[in-house]
Amino acid sequence: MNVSDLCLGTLCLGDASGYDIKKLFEAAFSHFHGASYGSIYPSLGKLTEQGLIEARTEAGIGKPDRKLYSITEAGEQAFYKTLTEAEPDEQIRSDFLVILFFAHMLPTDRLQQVVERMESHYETKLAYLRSIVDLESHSAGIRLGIEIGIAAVGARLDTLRAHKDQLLTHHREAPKCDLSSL
Amino acid sequence: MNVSDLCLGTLCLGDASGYDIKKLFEAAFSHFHGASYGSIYPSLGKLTEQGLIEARTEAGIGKPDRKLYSITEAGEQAFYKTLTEAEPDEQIRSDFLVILFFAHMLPTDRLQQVVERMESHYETKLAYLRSIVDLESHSAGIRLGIEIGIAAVGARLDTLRAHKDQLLTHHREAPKCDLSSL
DNA sequence: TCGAACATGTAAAAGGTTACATGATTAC
DNA sequence: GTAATCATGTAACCTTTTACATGTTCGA
Repeated sequence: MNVSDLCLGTLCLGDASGYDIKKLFEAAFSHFHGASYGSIYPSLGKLTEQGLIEARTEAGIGKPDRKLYSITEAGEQAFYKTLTEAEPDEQIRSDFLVILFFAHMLPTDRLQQVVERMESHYETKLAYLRSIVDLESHSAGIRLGIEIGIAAVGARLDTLRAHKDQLLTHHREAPKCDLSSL
Repeated sequence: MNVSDLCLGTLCLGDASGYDIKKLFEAAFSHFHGASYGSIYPSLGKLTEQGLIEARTEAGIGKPDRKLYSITEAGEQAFYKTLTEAEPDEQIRSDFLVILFFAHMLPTDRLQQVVERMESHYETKLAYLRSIVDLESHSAGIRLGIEIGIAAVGARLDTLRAHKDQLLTHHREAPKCDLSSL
């Protein structure tokens, strides 16, 4: 699954412009997939070439003109195929956990900064997910996705808070590689 | 943070070959970062060029010869810099949640298959993390990283299990786009 | 008039995966 | 002899990010 697939999926939900798709990505997918304009616009171009979507220009009323994309029948078929044939997997890339892994090499100040930054990152994410989970418009699948997100972020945050002080106290006392003098 | 940084970090823990590093990635980092030989070997080449690591060939006793890499002082410095200057963030890319998002487009059989595959995926991950969390050799940071992983995967699994049956029952009854006939 | 939001794109570079290519050694 | 594990690497391809480039419309 890539940005192209996600664009196709988004257009299965209704017509949209590249700009709309970016907003929807942020609002709906951001907790499990990212995408920038630099990947969305080229994807829309390729999908149009492939006949999976169609574009028309809509005059903007009090706004710039925009290109509205619609999915074609071939596009719906293609997305259905992706959805049924994709092997569901999950990847996490966490710089935070990398830094934590090498915590023994860091000064305590930096470790504290990292832990606190991550705490507030999780708090923000959690608050956002909680704010959207109860919208009536969600299908059961979408709601479950958000609930899984809430549970996972909440668990991370709880674990971090539960061990934070002990980690920092121990860290202050423990001997470590003094790399700052290099 | 990229594979190159992770290689550098790994070599801060001790000398290793490309093959060793791949094994360590699987054992220690796999729950928050991936890496294949196709990215590890080129990284080691570039790091050597940059003088951040050094290679020597070790004769294999009952095994093929291997290239053992050691970190240099410049390499330690560079990794320390990365560690102190990197902004900790976290990205998730979950095909599973994408499929769940579009669950209404799928036949119930497929949805059930996806949910069950994900359940067993989480179970495997959880069992693995639980098997390594109590090793004495872990530093406090490494252990906290594993505990955060356990908490997050456990929470995902619990939420999935709690809602699974309801999701599938509702799904069977709900009207959906019949795309299979396209 | 100036900033914010709306709106669309391109190009270079980075980063990574997959498949390919090769070969040693051990245990069955 | 053959499968598994150890071991190193390359090349083509894919995807995505970042930075750039441009322009509209509205409200303060």
